[in-house]
Amino acid sequence: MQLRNKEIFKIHADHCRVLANPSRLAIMACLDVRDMSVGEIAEVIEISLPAASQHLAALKGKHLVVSRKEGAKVFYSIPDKRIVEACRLIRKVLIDSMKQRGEIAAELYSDGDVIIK
Amino acid sequence: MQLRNKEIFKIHADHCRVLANPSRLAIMACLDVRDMSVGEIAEVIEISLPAASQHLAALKGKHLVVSRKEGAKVFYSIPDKRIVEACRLIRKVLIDSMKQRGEIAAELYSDGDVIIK
DNA sequence: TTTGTAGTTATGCAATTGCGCAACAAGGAA
DNA sequence: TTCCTTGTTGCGCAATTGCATAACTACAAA
Repeated sequence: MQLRNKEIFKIHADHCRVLANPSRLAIMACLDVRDMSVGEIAEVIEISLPAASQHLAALKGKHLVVSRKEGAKVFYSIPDKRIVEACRLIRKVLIDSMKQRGEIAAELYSDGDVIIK
Repeated sequence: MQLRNKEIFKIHADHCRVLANPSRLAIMACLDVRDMSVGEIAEVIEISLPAASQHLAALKGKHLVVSRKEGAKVFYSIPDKRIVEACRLIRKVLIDSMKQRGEIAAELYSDGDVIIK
């Protein structure tokens, strides 16, 4: 047996690594709800403005988010929300798995969705 | 606006980080086809045996794979294949995105699937 | 113009990661 | 028992990451 298109795993891993950060996952969950400016994101997920800017730059570098200027503010949005679906599916799987092992209360996080209020 | 269940992003990122590696993504693609021993995996994706063992241990640590002994060999398998679906979806999205920007030939990788022969 | 708001970029540092290599462990065969 | 196959674990090192601080840019308001 031989494995082909090895290069795709490299590219895939690069994208995955960008997603493999709590702040950046939180940013994706926020932008799934609605477009936001950098300052707004920094405030909601409670990180510094430079940190938010850097995380957004990383996501933008992989085209997972896009930006537009509106006056003095820069708004970010998610061009292909299927990526959020994929994230939600992963959360769903890991939550199910944790439930099975009793590492998490069964009534919590029933569908892998994130609560933003 | 306030972001709740922050802890879930930490856990999610931990899982994502394990997946954010070309060899480990290749391993998941292999195990999606059929269960394999450590040596077999090392051969197919062309990494050293210790490397394969270490990658599998990382995946096992997050319960993304499970192992069973059969004689002298250790076989690994994927308990919840929805994680492979999520990986495939991410590949699909990033391939579409690369196509749109002309960074990849349109006729290639049309569905995000991986070719193992 | 000056001042303030919104974001980006540069620099440095502690912590983590991905191997390669060598040593070690567990079974099975002879 | 000894030998061989199959995996795992420990160690060391180069490379990467995340973040804080500070400096810089862009634009709007006054």
